[in-house]
Amino acid sequence: MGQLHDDVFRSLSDPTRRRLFEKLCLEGEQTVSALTDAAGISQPAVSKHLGVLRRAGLVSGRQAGRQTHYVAQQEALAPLVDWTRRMGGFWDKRLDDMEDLLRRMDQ
Amino acid sequence: MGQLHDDVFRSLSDPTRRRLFEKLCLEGEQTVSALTDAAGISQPAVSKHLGVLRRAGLVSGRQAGRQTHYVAQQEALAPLVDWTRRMGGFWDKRLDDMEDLLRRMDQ
DNA sequence: TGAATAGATAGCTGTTTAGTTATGAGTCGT
DNA sequence: ACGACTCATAACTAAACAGCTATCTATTCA
Repeated sequence: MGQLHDDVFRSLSDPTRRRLFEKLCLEGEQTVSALTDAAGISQPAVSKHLGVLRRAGLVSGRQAGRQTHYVAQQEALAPLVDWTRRMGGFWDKRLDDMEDLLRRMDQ
Repeated sequence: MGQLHDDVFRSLSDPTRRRLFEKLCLEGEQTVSALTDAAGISQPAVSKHLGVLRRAGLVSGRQAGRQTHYVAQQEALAPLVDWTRRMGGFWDKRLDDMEDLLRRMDQ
């Protein structure tokens, strides 16, 4: 459907980009140079990848002095989670059941 | 990490491929021509996409006479679900909370 | 002010990829 | 056996893309 799905899926299809996002998710805020050191590719390449991730809403950059600190925006994974739920009802059958249960309990 | 992640992510990054997979998930088994009619692209293009999905384990094809019936293999979404859970602790938390709740209720 | 540093942008290049048409390999109906 | 049909494969093309180097802007520090 939306451009959202497309952007998120496309952004995460590249292994390098996924590794960048993983690092941000697991280790928290990082500067571009820190990410570059770990990525094993040039700084411009990293900046470009971060641009793609940013445009998809998966990360955001806070500028501080001459460095930019990037942070993972994990909520942006929502379309992906939602989609996998709709497709493989299987997994999240367990989750859905619990949600139903919660709903019933609320009443 | 694994080639699994890579293949699944890469396969699902293409919108056309995602639509094919969606159709198979939501409507069940389909022949190539049925999928072609809905896809709006040539039959060879569809076959190629199905090949990519098949190599990633996301679909399987059963041959019957001169047609091939494709089926979605939703379990192949496992790496994706697993990954999103590891990344977005967020979702996990919700799931864990509910699991805790269930456990408490069982007692 | 001037040198150095951090990051973004521009421009280029080789490779991948999604689509096309043409054709090949099986299978069905007559 | 033969023509029609279903699907897969081959060969090609145009566009997208990930990487690079060079450079520009902005900031810090001497």
